[in-house]
Amino acid sequence: MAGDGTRSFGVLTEMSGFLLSMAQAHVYRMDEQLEALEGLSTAQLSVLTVIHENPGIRHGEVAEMLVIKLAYMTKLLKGFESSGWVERQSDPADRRAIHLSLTPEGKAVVGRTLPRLLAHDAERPNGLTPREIGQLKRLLTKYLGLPERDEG
Amino acid sequence: MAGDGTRSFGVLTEMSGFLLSMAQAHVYRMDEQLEALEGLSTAQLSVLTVIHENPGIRHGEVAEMLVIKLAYMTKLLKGFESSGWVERQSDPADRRAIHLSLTPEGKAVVGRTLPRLLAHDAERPNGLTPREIGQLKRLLTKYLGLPERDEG
DNA sequence: TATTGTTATACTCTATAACTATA
DNA sequence: TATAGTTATAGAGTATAACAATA
Repeated sequence: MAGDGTRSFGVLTEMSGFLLSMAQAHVYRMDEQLEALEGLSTAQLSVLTVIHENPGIRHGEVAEMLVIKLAYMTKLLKGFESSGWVERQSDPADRRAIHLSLTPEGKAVVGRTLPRLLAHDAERPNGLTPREIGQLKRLLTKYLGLPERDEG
Repeated sequence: MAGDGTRSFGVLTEMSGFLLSMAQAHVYRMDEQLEALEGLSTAQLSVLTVIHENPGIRHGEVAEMLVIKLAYMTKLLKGFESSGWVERQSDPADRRAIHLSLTPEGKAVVGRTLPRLLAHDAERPNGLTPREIGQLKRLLTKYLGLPERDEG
């Protein structure tokens, strides 16, 4: 922060939105150096993971789950297809829809990189104790309306 | 989410980084409709607030505090200058440095819009109780290594 | 008419690097 | 040599809208 050490955020730090944005920036900054993902970004790996977890999921469903714009999903999926990681299958009952699944190569990529990201996430430096990290994850899960996972 | 209602994020939800990213996306989505900021984005208002709170702060210090790239800060500040909200003053002791402060108009804009953003932030829908929001803010503050504010 | 997905454009912000002017 | 800030370019991702195919 430099200067005289008295720099202040004022009331910004009273807003959950500001704090979440700053925390995300912190995560982004830590993750950008991560070379264990074979060139994948965390966002890309999230998409592959969701397809892996939900074989046959539709294009638009993935976009909605991950809050990614449909128009941008199209671009991402094109890349995954040309990498040979994702297959599309059009629905015979509704031929507008496209169902997605991972190829064996796609599954292998997720199998290699996702555990590395998990480990990295658990070790990413922050000011919290392991117990507090657990609290934070529980609160964020509820914040987002996601189903709770019963931790060990 | 549509489909059969059994869509899963798999282990993604075990990662604080993923949850923070999703929460930030949620905030962004809620805030983009906010018309009370007179055309300002929340990021822009954050910059103005930090200058307001720390008159004379240097260009690069603002960028570091808010985790904004220096190159992009230059562009933002140009816009603020041409809006007549921010003034630059070069440091006579170190003529590379630029000190920033708000004009009366800049202060007026912050005075009008910041309270509206505060109110909006407190009302942004989420799955937490007010007490849990307080916990979340406290954990994020500590996560980021920011000084604690003693809440009422 | 509404919905699924595609394409294209403008815009925001990061990553990077070359550059000026100081120190 | 290093630091503060500027400028430029490439890329990720959003906002928006027009479009094709299908329902």
